[in-house]
Amino acid sequence: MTSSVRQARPPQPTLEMVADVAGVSRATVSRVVNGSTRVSPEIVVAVTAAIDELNYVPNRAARSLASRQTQALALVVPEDMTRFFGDPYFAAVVQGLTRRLDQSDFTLNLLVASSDPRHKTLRYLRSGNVDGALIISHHTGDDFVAELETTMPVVFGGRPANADNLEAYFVDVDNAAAAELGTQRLVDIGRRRIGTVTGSADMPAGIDRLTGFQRALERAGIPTDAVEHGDFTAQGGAAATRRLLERRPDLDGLFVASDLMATGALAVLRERGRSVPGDVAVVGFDDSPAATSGPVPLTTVSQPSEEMGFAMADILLRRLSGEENVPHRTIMPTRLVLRESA
Amino acid sequence: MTSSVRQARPPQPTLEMVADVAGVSRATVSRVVNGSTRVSPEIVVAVTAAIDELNYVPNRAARSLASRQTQALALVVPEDMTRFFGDPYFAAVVQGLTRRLDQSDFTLNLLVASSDPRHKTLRYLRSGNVDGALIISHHTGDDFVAELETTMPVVFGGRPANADNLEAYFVDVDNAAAAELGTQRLVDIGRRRIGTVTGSADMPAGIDRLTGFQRALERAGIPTDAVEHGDFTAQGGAAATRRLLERRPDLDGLFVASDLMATGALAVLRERGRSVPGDVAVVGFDDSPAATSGPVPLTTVSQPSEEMGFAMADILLRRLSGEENVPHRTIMPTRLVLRESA
DNA sequence: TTGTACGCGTTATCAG
DNA sequence: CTGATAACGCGTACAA
Repeated sequence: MTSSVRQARPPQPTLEMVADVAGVSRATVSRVVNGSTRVSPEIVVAVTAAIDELNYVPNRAARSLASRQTQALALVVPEDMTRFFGDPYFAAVVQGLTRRLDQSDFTLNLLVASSDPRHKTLRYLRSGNVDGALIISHHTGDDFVAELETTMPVVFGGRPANADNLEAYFVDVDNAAAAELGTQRLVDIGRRRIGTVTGSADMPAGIDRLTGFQRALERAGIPTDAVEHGDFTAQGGAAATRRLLERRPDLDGLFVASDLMATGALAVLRERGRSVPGDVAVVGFDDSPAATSGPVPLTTVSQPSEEMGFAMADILLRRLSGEENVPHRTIMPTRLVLRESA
Repeated sequence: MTSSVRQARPPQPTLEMVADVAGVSRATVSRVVNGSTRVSPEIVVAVTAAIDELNYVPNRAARSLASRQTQALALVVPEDMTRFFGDPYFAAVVQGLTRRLDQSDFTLNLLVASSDPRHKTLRYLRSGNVDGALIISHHTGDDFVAELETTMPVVFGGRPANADNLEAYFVDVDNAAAAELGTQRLVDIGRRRIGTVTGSADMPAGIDRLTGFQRALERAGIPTDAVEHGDFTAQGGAAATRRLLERRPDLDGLFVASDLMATGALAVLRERGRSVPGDVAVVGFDDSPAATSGPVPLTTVSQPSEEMGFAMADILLRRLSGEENVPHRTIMPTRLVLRESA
């Protein structure tokens, strides 16, 4: 007889088994499990004892099927694994998410979308695995989210890329204003040949930070053409910085749209023999651990990434609980953190 | 009337609806959905058309309830978020896992255990959410996994900490031999005042690598007392290196039990004005991106982290499919990668 | 307050 | 090859 691995395992106790042990009906056990007040104290005690004795844990599939809820959320990241793990920004957001979720009964399912093909992700989400979705790092091309929104409540981290999406819920900072603030610092300390390494051109955060950069320079009457595109990775930041130095050997100020990219920029400046901030002053963005991990602590525009994660989860949970008037857009404050690079 | 958010959404199509449209029974639709061969071609076509028309996706909860399988695995990481995201080693393992899982219908649920209290994790696991679990970064104190193993198939990344656990399935390298190899390099290039920054003392990987270090030095007749404990973080590596330099100002060789810790060590050596490899030769462990991200490329003991993730998933999947004779221990090869630091 | 009974969407076992 | 029909474990009106 070839007994399968599965069959060899002891069966999990069920509601019914608990009911038998406690000498009540399934319905009553269900009530105490779900904390209904309408049950007599003695019975609560008896049932609780039975639950402990059998080491009972409710079966999620059954509960989900009956209640039409899963008590689970998905975090969708349309990036490859490497970028997700490589940028401390994501770590902070996830930390915030879990901090909020830990106060609830919800669990988090991580879907790094490029690892499984898009449609597999979508399939998973549409199979009723989760009650709602959190989406971060949204690119212009990621229109699969549009379909998602018709299926379940969604909250974005960062304004979604679809311009027409007025109904969307999202948590963000004013990226343009924040970038303007960071760039202004370079102007304020007397730099006049200022360039920027942008974020991804297909992401609102990348686009808006460039806009802010331009606004600051225009106001100061400085040319805004020293622009090279990065992709929010350290390598991308390094490559963009090289191109920039090629075109503008006299660069004396640099605004980089993320701290991670700034670490790449710093490495290139060092290898080219430019001192920071002596020859080139550098301002980053995020205030992530990457800002202080390198040889020269980064002056940077701080955004509350961890709080933003918390807020995202909070908003989704509130929508799920049926709360009305949940705000569509939540804009968090930013500030300039002065360290040594500018 | 206060209609809840949920009710406002269009209901997902069900097997039954598909059956109606296709003019067949639920059972038949179920068969084509699950790829049964015992269905006539015409009917397959009709049903497939109906599925597309309704945009049908099977409900996981129902399927799981009926089949007693979830098609989902859990990756349990008994660490805090920061360490998980901070070490490229984990990224590589996850990458390997997902690469294997993408070939299957299984999905991955990430559980970073310290974010939700242990028992919440265990509850989740025991609620029948997953068919099996993958556990990495297992510490001596994490005995909750013992209970897990009685509930479902488990595969460890790295030999589990419980010495008595002979039944366990795991994927690992020969950490002692690998560390010996790395330390031997320092001996081979003529270093004689060699120290080490160890990994966590409550993890087999940390302990075994220290053993290997000691073996190499004993064979060479070199004292083995220049040992400081790290915790597999960059900060921990830096702190341990400081303590080591304090005690052994004449240090000329350093074996660090992970590349991430080595980046911390390198930073301290630089700040202390010691050149690498001139004054102090350094050998790391992992061959993760951290090895090449710093100013001086690290000579390191390479372990196939990504392949190990792949193997973990593969073994678990094979056990789940009922395959007999799946090997309990899978030991992957390591090799020394020579770069500039030693 | 407690129990009965039905339904949730699928799979799987039988007949036919 | 196809179709009833009984589970799967739980929530919840409804009745008692």
